[in-house]
Amino acid sequence: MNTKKGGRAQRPLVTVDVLVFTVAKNKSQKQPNDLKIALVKRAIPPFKGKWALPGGFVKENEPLEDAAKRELKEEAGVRNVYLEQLYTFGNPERDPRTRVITVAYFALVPTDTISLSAATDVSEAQWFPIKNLPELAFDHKKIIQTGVERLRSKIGYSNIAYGLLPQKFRLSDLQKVYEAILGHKLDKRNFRRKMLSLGLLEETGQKDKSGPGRPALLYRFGTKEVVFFD
Amino acid sequence: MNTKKGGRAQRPLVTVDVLVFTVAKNKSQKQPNDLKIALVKRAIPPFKGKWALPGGFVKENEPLEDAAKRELKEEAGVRNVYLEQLYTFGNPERDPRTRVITVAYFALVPTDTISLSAATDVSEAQWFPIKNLPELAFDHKKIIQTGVERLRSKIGYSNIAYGLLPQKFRLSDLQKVYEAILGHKLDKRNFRRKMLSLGLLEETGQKDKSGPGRPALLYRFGTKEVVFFD
DNA sequence: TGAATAGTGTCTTTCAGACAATATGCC
DNA sequence: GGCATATTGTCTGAAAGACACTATTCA
Repeated sequence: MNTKKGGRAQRPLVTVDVLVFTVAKNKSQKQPNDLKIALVKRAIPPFKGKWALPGGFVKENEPLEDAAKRELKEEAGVRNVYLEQLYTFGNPERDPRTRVITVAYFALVPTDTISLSAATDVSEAQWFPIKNLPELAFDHKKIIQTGVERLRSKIGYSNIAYGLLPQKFRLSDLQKVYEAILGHKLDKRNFRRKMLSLGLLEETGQKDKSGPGRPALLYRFGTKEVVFFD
Repeated sequence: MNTKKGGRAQRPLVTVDVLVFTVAKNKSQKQPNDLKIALVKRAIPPFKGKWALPGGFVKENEPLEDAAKRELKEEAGVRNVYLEQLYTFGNPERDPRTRVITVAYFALVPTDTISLSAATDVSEAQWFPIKNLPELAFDHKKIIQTGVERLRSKIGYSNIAYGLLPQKFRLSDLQKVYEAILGHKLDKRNFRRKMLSLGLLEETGQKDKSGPGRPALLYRFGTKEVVFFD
């Protein structure tokens, strides 16, 4: 940062947009779980009636990450979830009204989190499967693409999947999260061998007897710090 | 992005800062090559006399990446080099004067590129080894840390090393680049086996006879698109 | 022929990928 | 016993890591 050149100091608008991901359980259907993202319906122009990422302006003296956390709470009703900065989108034409630079964050919320509509103060908020997105406002389609790529990549060499699961979970739940994000099936034995060998999981000693069939051992992540492996 | 909430629309200053990395040849000394970064000496307050990343304000209607390219040309005298967005730093206290959000980019320039002092219009610009940085203005130390981490990580699973080498180079040059970035020695045989097995290198058919000892075959990268492996 | 750098092969271990049968709990 | 899900082991091929000697050029 340097004040001695670059012409007039422009003051663009700066927003944060948050990609809130979850993996839905789809209890009712027999279908595999889906990676979903939370979107809100725009009540005003431009793009009135189109769906968009939850987001808003960064306030004076507000750190960027705090702004993202505020949007998460206000628009998705969640807090204390995994959050990381994704990318900054600043194309001058991305908002038809004026120059708006947006810092995109992505968040992971567990499946068992309270439902969107109940928790948010936004008129309409809804989960959409990544594979079936509605028409989106601004450049939000591209932002979501970027976020999905980051998530797909990062789940392969880190433990951030903890952000998508409840405290205690079955190994089959963990596998379903991976399959939903990667978009393909995984071999059960190889998956379990790999996950257990990483040393990031702890047995809780408890069993889950809620479903049919043999009860599964419940595991937890030993740490909620982000750990990279490979 | 959402205009219906978030209080007054603040208009912070937005800058780009560029981390220009190179690996210096250090021909004279027997020492291993160093990863270096280009810094400029600040001529005005705040932090007058301290070293800082080259950077400047984003102009009206200027895409962020164009702003980074402009700074690269103006302050480091290079163009057509590898450039990627790194991270956005927006802590309200990072500039003592006013709210300034900076989008950091990092660039890789080949060792044989024209020297900084000759090419730049900045009063003082200089290469500093990452291991021996001067006192830095603003939060630039943290920004550089973030950039070095990204570079260390990314060189392990991509071909971006092409950005640090001339068109034709010896495999030992490539190895030195890896060693400088990773900060430790690599086994020559394993390194060459791995690099050649990736299929990203082509023989030029030429040999380098400039140094002492047996002449080395010269290679080039088959593509300058970013390729990920592993 | 000595100095300097380039170039090469094998062994071992680890990890990924393919693959199917047995165990447990509930009705 | 039948159903549904959980849990477990082996083989094979690929890649990583450790390790040392020969080849080429020039002074």
